[in-house]
Amino acid sequence: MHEKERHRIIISAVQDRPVVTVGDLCTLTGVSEATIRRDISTLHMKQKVRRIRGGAEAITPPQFAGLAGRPFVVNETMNIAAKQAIARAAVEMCSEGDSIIINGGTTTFQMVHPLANRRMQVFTNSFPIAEHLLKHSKNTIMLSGGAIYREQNIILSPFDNDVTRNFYANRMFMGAQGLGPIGLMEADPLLIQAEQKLIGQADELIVLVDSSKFAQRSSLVLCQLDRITTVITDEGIPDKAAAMLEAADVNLIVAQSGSVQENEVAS
Amino acid sequence: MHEKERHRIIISAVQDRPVVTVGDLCTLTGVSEATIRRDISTLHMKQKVRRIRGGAEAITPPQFAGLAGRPFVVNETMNIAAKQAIARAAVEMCSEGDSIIINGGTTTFQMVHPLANRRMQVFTNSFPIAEHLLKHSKNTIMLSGGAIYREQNIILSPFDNDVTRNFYANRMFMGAQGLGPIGLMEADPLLIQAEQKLIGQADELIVLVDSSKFAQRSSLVLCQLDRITTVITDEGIPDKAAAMLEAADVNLIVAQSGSVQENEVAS
DNA sequence: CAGAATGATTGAAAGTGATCGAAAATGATT
DNA sequence: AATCATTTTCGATCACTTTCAATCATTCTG
Repeated sequence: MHEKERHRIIISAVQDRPVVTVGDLCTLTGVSEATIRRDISTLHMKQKVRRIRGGAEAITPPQFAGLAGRPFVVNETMNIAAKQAIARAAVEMCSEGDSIIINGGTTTFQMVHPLANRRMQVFTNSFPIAEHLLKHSKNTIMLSGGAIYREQNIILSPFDNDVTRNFYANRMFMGAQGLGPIGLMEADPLLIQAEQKLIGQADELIVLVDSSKFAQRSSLVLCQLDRITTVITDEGIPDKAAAMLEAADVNLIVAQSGSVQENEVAS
Repeated sequence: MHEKERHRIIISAVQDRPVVTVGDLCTLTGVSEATIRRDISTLHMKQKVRRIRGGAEAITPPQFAGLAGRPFVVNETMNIAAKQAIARAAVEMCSEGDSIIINGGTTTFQMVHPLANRRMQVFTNSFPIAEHLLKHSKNTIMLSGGAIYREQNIILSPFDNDVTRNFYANRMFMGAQGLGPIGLMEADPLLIQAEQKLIGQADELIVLVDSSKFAQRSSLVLCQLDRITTVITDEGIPDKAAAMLEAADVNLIVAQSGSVQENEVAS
């Protein structure tokens, strides 16, 4: 990981949310706190980011009306470290040049950072993901057509005959509201619709869920377990859930989330 | 492996990835680090790559942050006042609730500002337009699907069966490279393709061109004059061009870009 | 054989990580 | 509300690693 590379990561990270902590950037880049502080210092000199206690913030004032979708923003503050670790593991599954599909969501959005150095073909129905990758990476971006739903932050077409059908990928990555023995669950009918369109357009279906999702239940079942190729989650996954996945013949990847200070959750 | 060959490899390598390390280039070329450093040095002298600690990076600005598309940005600085006046006139043609199509371009992009306080249905193939309207307006945004072309800043699908065919609007707004007796002209084949897909999806075709475009000629003719419903331009339009439009039965709107104008007072 | 290019070596320079005391923020007590 | 103690973060320093530049020996080419 080189200096310039870290700088790019830092700059792109502060644009996703109002502030990033030094610790966040450590896990994101894999370097020590001292180095991150030095980086923030130099970027502060270059007026690229603003240095604040505990981390850095975007140079643009809090007129952060952007990202069009409050629920997205509030959700994003939860379990950031775990989500980032999961997203990193997801990107590590891919090689340069791969074609992937990323379904919109707060967990999958975290994939944009590790994807910044890649050159892949990314198809997504998420406007923020497309926007970020367009501005901060050299990946080829393909977007599904349709109306932009502000609350869910996805693009969805009411028709079946859109480009989605013409795009096929190695892997599809998606989040979910819950994951239980019944299958993959989602709360929003709109999201169900969006995900239904994408499922089946890839060889493998990779589900990104932080461990809290194994306790969640929702009314809408998106698909059954056997439809899932791999689940990526964090260390907090209950043994019971792991056994359930094992029984359903689903690969399980547990992402190690580096320095996390949430020890109370496990016990 | 000859010097020139290595140089070619190095140059192409830095364009793929943000940074390449000396070690990367060693394995890529099979020569020693010393040689790679010498190569980077000479290429740095020739302004072909930028030398950084640990390797090299592309000569293009340190961070390709921003509107993701250089040509877009440089174009945007020209004739701003005229373009804004034209764009304002274009938006004034529309009523609340109208459905419109906006084809991507620097002139049509200016429509986003007057559109900010509207509530309309906007279909566009331009990522920047969608982004801006999404963040700064309450219009309903619909986007065409496909790959995002960074240079042209448009989204284009190679397939004919995308949502574009399912969207029909009152008016379609588009810019052009040139406008002459032969018809509407464009320079970029990709833009032609994008525009071809949208033309025919609206009752009226409104062309936004600043007056300099009447002098421009391009190799590719998009459509003939009689296909155009209305042309909006600025005061600089030559009499000859006005007569030409008159003869072709095209409505002509001349937007007043000066400080004195009748419509400005009302708003 | 001459000239140039390449590879290896080595001391210098720069970057990185860890440690420790100082400064700041947080919260608890009076 | 003010003060004190605890925790967190910061800045500086030092040791260690990586990278650089200069030099010299070797190889390749004509």
